[in-house]
Amino acid sequence: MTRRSRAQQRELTCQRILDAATEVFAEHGYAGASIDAITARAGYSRGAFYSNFTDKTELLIRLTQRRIDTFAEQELPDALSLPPEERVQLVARWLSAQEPPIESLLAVELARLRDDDPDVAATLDRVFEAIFDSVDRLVGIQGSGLAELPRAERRERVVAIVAGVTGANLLRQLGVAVDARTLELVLTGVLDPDGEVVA
Amino acid sequence: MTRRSRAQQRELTCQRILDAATEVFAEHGYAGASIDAITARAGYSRGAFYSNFTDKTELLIRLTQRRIDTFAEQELPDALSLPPEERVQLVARWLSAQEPPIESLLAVELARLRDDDPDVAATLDRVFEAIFDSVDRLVGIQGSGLAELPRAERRERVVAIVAGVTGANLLRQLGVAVDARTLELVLTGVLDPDGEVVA
Amino acid sequence: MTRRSRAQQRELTCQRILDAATEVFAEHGYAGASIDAITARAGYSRGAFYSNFTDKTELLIRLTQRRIDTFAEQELPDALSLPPEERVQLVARWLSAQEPPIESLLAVELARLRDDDPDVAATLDRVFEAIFDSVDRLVGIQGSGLAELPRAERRERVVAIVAGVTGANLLRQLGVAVDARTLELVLTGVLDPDGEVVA
Amino acid sequence: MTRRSRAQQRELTCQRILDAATEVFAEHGYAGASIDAITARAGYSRGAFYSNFTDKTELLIRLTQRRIDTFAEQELPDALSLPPEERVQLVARWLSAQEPPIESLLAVELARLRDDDPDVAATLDRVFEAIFDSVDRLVGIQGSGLAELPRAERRERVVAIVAGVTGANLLRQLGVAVDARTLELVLTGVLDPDGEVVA
DNA sequence: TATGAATGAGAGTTCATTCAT
DNA sequence: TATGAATGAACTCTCATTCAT
Repeated sequence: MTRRSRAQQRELTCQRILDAATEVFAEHGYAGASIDAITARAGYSRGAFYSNFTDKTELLIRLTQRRIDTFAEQELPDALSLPPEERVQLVARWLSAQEPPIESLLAVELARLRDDDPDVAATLDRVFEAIFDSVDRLVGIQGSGLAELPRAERRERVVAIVAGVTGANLLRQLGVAVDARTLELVLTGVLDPDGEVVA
Repeated sequence: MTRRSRAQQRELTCQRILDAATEVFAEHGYAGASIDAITARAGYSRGAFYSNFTDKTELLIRLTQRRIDTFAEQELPDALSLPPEERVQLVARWLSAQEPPIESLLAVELARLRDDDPDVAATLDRVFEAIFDSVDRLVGIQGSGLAELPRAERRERVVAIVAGVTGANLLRQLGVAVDARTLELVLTGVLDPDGEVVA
Repeated sequence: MTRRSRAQQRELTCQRILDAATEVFAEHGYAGASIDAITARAGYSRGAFYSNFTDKTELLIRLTQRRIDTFAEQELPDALSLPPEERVQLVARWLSAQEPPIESLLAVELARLRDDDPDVAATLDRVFEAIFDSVDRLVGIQGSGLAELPRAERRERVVAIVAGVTGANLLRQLGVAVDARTLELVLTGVLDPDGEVVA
Repeated sequence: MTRRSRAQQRELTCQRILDAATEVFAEHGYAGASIDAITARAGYSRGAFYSNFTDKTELLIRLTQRRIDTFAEQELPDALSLPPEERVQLVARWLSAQEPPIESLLAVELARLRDDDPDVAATLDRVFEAIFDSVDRLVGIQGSGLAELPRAERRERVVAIVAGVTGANLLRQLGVAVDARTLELVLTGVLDPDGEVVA
């Protein structure tokens, strides 16, 4: 009845739809997830969706933003407060605990929509910026030998880390068992400042 | 009378459609790739597709099989004939040269169709079996310290490698520059037998 | 606010689509009647059909049920309230007044779909049960000499009547002039309890 | 190799295709019977069809003509040579022995195509002419009281008979057991010259 | 805000037909 | 004559979206 409860109600509806969308995207992909399937799982009719989102693209954008924000606001500060040698563990553990692991999926779909939608382009840029920046901060602060590497080489390591995490994420989505230890193996290998690339 | 026999003609049509499908899948994904768009790019009408494939699922299966076979028949033998320390480079170079990098994409789509189609399940099993087996052979032969690792740990390394490669593949699809050197960085780190996992 | 409630509106749409389907089926048959042609004739778009029916098969089922119900609820009670000697006239007149005469057609199509669809099988059973039962009641009540015939023979007469009516129906559909009098001729001949079959 | 064997070969192919078409039409209807299904059942590829028929419509026409001719050439002469009181039995027995009973079906399909195709119109006219004429001859020759009836009334009886036979045919196609005796019951009733129509 | 009937573009698929072999 | 690859129109059905309620 109050103005506040209205806003809260709206927020609740949005969150439920985003939660449902997360599941349905994981199961059927973005294209295969119908608005009906999503709202039905959230316990609403399709009209509720269009009262809260302009279209399906916006759903993808807001879902992606929510996932980035969760990491940036909840995990990153914790990790940065730890000594460098413990950060990798914390992050690896958090990454391997995310269910369902749809980050890669969302990124692929955003990439496809990029050219048609400026909002998508902005979100996608923000996603990558946030990811590479986070990794760089996790990795590059004093204490780690990597901080002294030339910028280009350090960037190379960051990309390698993101590749490893992204791939692990995807493998998990495909049903391959990837636990935190395996993720650490990827990260640790890349993070070894003395690691000599064969070539 | 004809330059090409009927069987050859048929084979040519199939290959052209598979080539076109590779491109259109990379651009729009499996669900977003219409049969029309694929056959038009291949220079045929819609019906040509149904003369050569039973349905869209079969297209996905055959495309995936072709990509696995290409690696198994063309690259793997070459790599195995090299000394261990050069194999990683060869494979990394080959992987980063594949255009478009749709392996991850295909795997995700196959995984979605798995439950509905026994052929898909078989193909998917074959994909993973081939990949993990190839990596294990590339990595495990004598000369590399990894050959002496316990089976479970070696498996962990293999998964980590596949994760790295898969992720790099996906990043490339997303427009991130990932060259052979970055890939080697991922692989080399994981392959270091003395690499100590932090945890 | 509205003149009609939602449920009423929905019912109206269904009835209009069923009416249109009746006509288009009569003209082009079940297979030849496209959803587009039906909904266009009803004054709706294609999608309206799928808001109200799950698929084309359901349309056939519901149309058939409507025609049976119309007879069972409107004509049969009237006929049974008449003395036996007037029933045949009433029924014959009603049968020859039905436009378009698609009962036979619907039955043939249902028979084709029977094996693939349990709903169809149930409807078809219900159709025949209703028809043979109605005819038996029309014919068999006291006053008619047929009531005393052995069960098997009476069944034979019922089948013969249905055959005559069905055939007349079909001939009308084919453009042959079949009026109520001709129908009565078929029925009366079969209904003569003293009629001796030649063999 | 000889000219004669060629013609014979062609004839054989046609007959086999017509036989196969009879079965497939009975199972799936005209629209539901694909050229592929028909030629496959006949043991040919679809090309054989187009070497012997101009299109699907011609198949329907020729099939119908074959069935009429079979009756006119094989059964009618036999029946006419019998005394009137035995003719009904012979015809009823022959009618109830035809498998599959698709005459009604063919007539319905021809009627649908009538407006678009002069050949179809001619065939359909010929079908009805042949049927009504045959029945009239079977029934009307001296000895039967019907011969003396006014022309209009006699025509009415003929239509009633055809309706009965057509309906019986259709019921058989729908799986209802209709034997020769039931058919005779229909025919005999209508043929009773003293039968008084109720109205 | 939420509902759900209706819209209509677009998808996968079938199939009569053509034509080079 | 018979084959079968290829064509393309037409069909059933899905689904993002609109809008009156």
